[in-house]
Amino acid sequence: MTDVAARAGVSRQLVSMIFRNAPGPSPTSRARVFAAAHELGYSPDRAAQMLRRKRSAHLGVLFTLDQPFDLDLVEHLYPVAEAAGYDVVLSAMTPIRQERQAVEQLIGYRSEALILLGPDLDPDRLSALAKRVAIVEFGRRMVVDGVDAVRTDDVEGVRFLVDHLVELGHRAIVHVDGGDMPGAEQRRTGYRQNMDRHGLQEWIRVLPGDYTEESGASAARRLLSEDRLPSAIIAGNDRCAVGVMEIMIRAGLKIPQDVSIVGYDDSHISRLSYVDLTTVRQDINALAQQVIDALVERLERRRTSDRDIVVSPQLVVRSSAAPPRMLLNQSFSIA
Amino acid sequence: MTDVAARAGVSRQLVSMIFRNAPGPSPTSRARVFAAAHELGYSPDRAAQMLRRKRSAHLGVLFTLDQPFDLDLVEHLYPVAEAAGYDVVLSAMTPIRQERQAVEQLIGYRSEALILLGPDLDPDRLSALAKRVAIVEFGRRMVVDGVDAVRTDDVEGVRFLVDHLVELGHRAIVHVDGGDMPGAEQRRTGYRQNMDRHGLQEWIRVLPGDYTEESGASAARRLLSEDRLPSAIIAGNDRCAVGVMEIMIRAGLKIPQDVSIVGYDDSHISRLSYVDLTTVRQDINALAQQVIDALVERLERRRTSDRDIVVSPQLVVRSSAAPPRMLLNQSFSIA
DNA sequence: GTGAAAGCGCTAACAA
DNA sequence: TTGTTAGCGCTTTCAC
Repeated sequence: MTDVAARAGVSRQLVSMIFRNAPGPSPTSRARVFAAAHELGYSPDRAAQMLRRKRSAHLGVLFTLDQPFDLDLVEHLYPVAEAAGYDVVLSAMTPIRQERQAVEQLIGYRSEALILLGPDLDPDRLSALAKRVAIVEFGRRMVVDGVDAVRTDDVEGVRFLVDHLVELGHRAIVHVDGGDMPGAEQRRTGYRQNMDRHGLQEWIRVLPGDYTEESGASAARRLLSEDRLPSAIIAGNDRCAVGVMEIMIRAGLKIPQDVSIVGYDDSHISRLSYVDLTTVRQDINALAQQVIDALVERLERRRTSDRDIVVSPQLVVRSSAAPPRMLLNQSFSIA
Repeated sequence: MTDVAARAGVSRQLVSMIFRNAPGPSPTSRARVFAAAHELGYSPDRAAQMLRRKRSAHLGVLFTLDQPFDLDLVEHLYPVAEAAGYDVVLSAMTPIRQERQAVEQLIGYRSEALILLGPDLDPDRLSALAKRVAIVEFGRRMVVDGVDAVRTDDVEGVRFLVDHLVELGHRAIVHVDGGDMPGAEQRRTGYRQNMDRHGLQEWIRVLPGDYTEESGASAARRLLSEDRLPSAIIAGNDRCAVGVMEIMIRAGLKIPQDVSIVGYDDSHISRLSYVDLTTVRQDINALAQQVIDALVERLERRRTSDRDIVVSPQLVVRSSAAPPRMLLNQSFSIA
């Protein structure tokens, strides 16, 4: 920095002001300083800045590398965080790199807040952490003091799906759930409540799943092995829906003519031309914004009460659901 | 840190030594210091450490969120980097957050080296960067001074596939390529060379693709619209292979009885029970290790010559390829 | 706009 | 083992 100042023929602190674009410096000096910096390949040392400023302006994001939707959120977090004046630092949880190390890295960088996208944090550690940094859980809510939650209203999302299917004329609608994955409980509730509301309580049936293609495939095989096939299937998420769909297709069924299948997340895979899945889109921009807003409120406006922020999703109608054909008494074999 | 020292009844510098486990401190003091640190929720400030040590021991990883294989590599980079004494810092490139900002973040943290997993860096900027930090390109080689490359021997990988298919009796083998994606050129070369070697030059045919399911789907539709179907298809990667497969299946074909399809990457999707794709596995552990080794050589052993490190892959035989049925004169319509 | 001075939390070198 | 001292690169304050 001293070099840059020398080269630009100005003082060190002017360079400093210019780089964090503080008011004061004239356009002329700015230009000269930037030119000098560029020639010297200089950029401010974040570590030194953090140290001196006594704050990092860092938001730590803890995520896993296997949930596409989480990755999408990460993507959307960047611009929103930047607009609020924060830097996003990523730390991945992997099978061999557990939450503990990932959190330590984030804390070591003095992140002012943690955004947790992964599912597994035990409540005790979570509440201990919450004493040191602001925390937002994304996608689920564990009700721990000092922790906010931002998530989609999955009950509503599934209501859209149930309503849509019922309007198309379906009654035998089963749900392949997501076990204890984030949001899965809400989605189950949404399914049960709304089947109920439509007077379809007798048709309620939940098959176990876990948000993977393979779990969808298993559920589909099981359904195919039975005498009667439901006319519609609500999968816990898109990946699961694709698993269901592929097994059905390989069994010679046509989607949606023979069975309607709907998913959840509006992920990249649901948009593929040959999948074209009716699904529910989470409002990812709103979610990202809410995450950052919640954090800013805590950090800058000293909010201490906990918030549980729920964002409405939206039904995305594609071609994987249609009025049912009456094939409840037929049976099929697996390809 | 002063607080911890006070609480443990030792000196500040003892605490410092203990935290970076330098030799000297007795087990007793270690225990006391760690206990005190735990009670106070203390962990060393990385920024201050970096500042004082005059090195970050950081490896910056530039990656995109949409290539599953890159994400796998990230996962494997963590333990290897840690073993070598480095911390991994992640910076994602997204459609709205270009290479420039991502690189700036990494440089701002004083990363000693950059690991580039994404495809798009222009050579000029790359060579400018290479003057400031060590760089490893992963998955492709752009031949820029001061930049190492670590990648799979894709020519060999495709050779395995061609050999496998030829052994099964295939001759009409087409390739859906990856355009200008990383490794795509090598894979094309491997296809051409080895078709040649088997005397199958007349059967050589490359369809354009880009490593996405949709590009596989397009290629498959095109093939189905023609009079003759090839007996085997080598897709540029697994995603592409799945796109091809799904369209074929929807057209009423059986895999592998009617067409053999093979992929590349051995990604999660290729292992799904209903996909079960014959593919090529990149040796991800070896790749991660080579990336770190290359960097360590440059950083600690002052190597200045450039290295292009090529790792052998491995054929993974599953059930999507089988001996051909003679259906070259039939035609099919798309479902 | 400049210059001087202090200090963020830590590490390193040295002497005790 | 401990205390002392110095300083990493930056920001901040204050007087000019």
